[in-house]
Amino acid sequence: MGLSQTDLDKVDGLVQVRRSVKRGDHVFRSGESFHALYAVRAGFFMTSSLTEDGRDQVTGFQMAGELLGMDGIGSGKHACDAVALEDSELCVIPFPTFEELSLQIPALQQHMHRVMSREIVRDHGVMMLLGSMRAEERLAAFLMNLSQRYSARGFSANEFILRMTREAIGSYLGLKLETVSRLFSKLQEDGIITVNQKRVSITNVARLRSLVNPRPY
Amino acid sequence: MGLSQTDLDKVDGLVQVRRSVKRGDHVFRSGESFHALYAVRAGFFMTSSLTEDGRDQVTGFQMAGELLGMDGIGSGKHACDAVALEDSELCVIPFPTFEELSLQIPALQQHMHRVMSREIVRDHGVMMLLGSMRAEERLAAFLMNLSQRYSARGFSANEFILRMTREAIGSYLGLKLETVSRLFSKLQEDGIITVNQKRVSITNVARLRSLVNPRPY
DNA sequence: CGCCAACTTGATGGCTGTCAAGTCAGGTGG
DNA sequence: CCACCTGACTTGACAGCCATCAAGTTGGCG
Repeated sequence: MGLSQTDLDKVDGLVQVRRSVKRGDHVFRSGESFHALYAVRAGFFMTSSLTEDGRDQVTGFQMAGELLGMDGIGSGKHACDAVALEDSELCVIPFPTFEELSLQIPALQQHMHRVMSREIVRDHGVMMLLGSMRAEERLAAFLMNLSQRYSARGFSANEFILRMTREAIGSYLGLKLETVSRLFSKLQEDGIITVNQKRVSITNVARLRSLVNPRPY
Repeated sequence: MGLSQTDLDKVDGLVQVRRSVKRGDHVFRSGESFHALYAVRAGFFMTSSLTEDGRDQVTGFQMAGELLGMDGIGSGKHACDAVALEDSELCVIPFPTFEELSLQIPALQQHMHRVMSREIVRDHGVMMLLGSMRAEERLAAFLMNLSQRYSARGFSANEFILRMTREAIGSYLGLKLETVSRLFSKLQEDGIITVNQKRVSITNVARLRSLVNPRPY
């Protein structure tokens, strides 16, 4: 990011607190007061919001390098739950300290703006997925997205473990778990992926990609 | 926001450029390079994104006091189209200048973080709407939201003009325009609203509200 | 080894999309 | 001023996708 050594030291000081979480642990819960952002160092997380009547909606899955907790800045209270889907490690970023520091380091402020902006754009992508795609297309887009993100982190793009349940995938994609399960089976029958419980391999990336935008007109 | 007079003067300087737009005008288009944020002074706007295959998804409706363009910060290019739905007026906020200024004025930086955070939370609300509500519930939630926002701006909470078409509402809610039209008719038959083209009155707020979370279990 | 959560698969139904045929309102030009 | 035209909207008939309900099956963990 083009920081001076002094600035780097300051940022280092900011993120000194680490936190380990086990699978199933909550990082924070909806309604808790907001104090810090959390950078995922390693592992896999999921965020979800609850409606008043008890239904919940998975709003995202976070991997190494991604940020948790930005929902809490606006109101001072977290607006969703964040749960670890495997044993994971976080950097705790106390937010008041962070804000002070980013007054001194322009690049840090800019970085924060970009990260939040990208989160907004990502959310718009999900809205598009939920609003205008059919079930198979949604699942294909989801798998392509996971593949791309694993790949960017040095893992295999074509073979990975789904850390979340079918129900969580369904919630994220606006589908029921049975539908997700059926679609996995269908994609397997079609020779596009092989699925064995949580283990997925993409055997035909081109066809999977072609499912994502199926109606060129 | 608790700013000193000097700070207020600086912020005043920042937002000096105004821009009038007529109904149908674009504020910016997807792909254009990002230079400024736009604060809605008066009027009504809509943002939408296009998939590669031509379908588009309305991602939001913006009223006075709300901000357009935050999607562009992350990549330096706008990620959606912003269109005026009536003759409107904007403040242009050149973003580089804004970032410099918010290094000097802590309250300004904090404000920006809060605004972006709230946008993220709002988007999560839409994801919840799209992912877990049925059609009638979505429309009810949409009307309640509009009502609340009009009310907050000093307009009637129970009677307003829909600035957008049925198609735009449908796109936003993940429904087809025919479905939206049918639902308006149904809500009218049920005595909850009266609709006449773009004019809507809410005649039974309690019942409308009760449609939003219909399954207490 | 047994239990339980997660998952798969089948049968059925209903919500919402699709296609089609109008109706209405507002704007334009004669 | 009126006829016309066009985009927006409404309504009906029908179909299909996905939810729902139900009954297993599998795998992980104590």
